Amino acid sequence: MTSPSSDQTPCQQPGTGLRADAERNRDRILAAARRLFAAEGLGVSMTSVAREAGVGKATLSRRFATREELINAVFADRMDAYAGAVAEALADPDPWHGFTGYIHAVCAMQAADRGFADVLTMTFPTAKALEARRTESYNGFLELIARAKSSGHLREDFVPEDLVILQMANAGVLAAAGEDAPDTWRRLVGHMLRSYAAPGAPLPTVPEAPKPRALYRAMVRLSRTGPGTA
Amino acid sequence: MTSPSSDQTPCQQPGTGLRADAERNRDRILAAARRLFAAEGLGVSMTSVAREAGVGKATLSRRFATREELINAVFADRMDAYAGAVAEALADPDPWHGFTGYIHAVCAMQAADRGFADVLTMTFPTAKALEARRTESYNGFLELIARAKSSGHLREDFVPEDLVILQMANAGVLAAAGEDAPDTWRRLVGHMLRSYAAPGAPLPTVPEAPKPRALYRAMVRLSRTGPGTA
DNA sequence: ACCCAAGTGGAACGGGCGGCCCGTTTCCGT
DNA sequence: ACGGAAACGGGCCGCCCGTTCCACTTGGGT
Repeated sequence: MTSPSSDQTPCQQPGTGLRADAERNRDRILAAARRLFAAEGLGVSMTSVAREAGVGKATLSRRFATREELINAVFADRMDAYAGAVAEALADPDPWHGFTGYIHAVCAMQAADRGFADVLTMTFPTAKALEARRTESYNGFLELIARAKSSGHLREDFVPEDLVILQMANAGVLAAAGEDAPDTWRRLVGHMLRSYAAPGAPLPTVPEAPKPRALYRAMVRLSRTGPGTA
Repeated sequence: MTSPSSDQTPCQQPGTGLRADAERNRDRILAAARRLFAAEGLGVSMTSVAREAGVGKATLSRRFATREELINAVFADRMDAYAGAVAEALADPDPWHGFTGYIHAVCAMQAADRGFADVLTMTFPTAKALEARRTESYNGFLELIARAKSSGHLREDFVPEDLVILQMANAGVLAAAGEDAPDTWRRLVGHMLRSYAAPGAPLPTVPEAPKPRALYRAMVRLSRTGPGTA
């Protein structure tokens, strides 16, 4: 503050203002959390995140006071991709193809990251960055709906809330099927798209359901680990 | 043992062999567990079940050594209703109406009891009573599918696993929407039935989605309580 | 080279949960 | 009425979680 020769903050890294080693630890925490959230959902213990990152619990608490802060930081970039997907869909010259592609892309993102699947079924009023992206996506999605309806391929009774419902349903399927039947979500989405489509709309065939054996294994695993866990 | 005048066990209650007061406590435990499971899912702590029942933790452990045993006992009668629903559907002279009615009934049972919603997405190999009912239902459901396909109203690409997937999806919607938007599941089921239906099959209109406000409240609540909890 | 503040990890604490033991109460056959 | 066995419930233990405190380390300006 007494060195006007350079008005930069002591640490040149833009935005953070952390010391170099602290910044490194922050990154390790984020990487660890990204891994654990993706694999096991948002319910993982803070302790395990710290252990995975190779830092003490205190360090984790100092950087991210609450679980919500950590979630906010971890999923910032994923929300970018989320918001980007709707822009890409709007660029599609075929409104119906753009619509179905968007739905599929969003659900695929959920499938690729269990934590993100949970994030999409929640809203964090205090997490400005996340929520801004969500609203951005929502507005784009409204436009996508309008165009798809104009093309005559999307049914008139489709409402924006249907996407939220699909995301909730998809989260349920992903949580239940887990690693044992990882493609189950495709069948759900295929069914839903078929229901969204107006008569005559072009539709890819609904993907096949997983083998009963795989589903059975998933159900047995669930009964061992309990509901709400990976 | 030295009184051959009556070869009954000391306790006349058929099947249990428990002392009268023990039997009473057992019933109180089952009632408490039924209440808690229904309201909050299968994840509730054993301690809270004991508290709700007004008995000590030890008593609960003595009657039901594991959570699975308790679940097995609590949902025995619900599984009766579950198996009964398919019989009722098979009795319907209109195969397609029986099919849609069955799907709807099963999902309604999930909606009425969060614990049961979880039970249907799991399988407990050691819980004979439950699993027997499940197989019973499954066989009836196969017949229901066959008839509905013959009637030409159910699409040929429907497979039995689709019901399992629907139950998983429905569990996800119920867990996410909770008390804030308790009818959300109806819209999901409406959509799925529309996708199952062959062209020309009679379908009730898909129920309306809940108001955005209600869904929003549900999503906020989720972010506070965390995923996998009521 | 020095030195202070920023940063760290471990330890201690409070809370909840499940499992187990053990002194006491209650039922039920005689 | 009585005595023994069955059943009870509270208390204790170990475990994991998240939070806070504190003595030590380390970075980076001067």
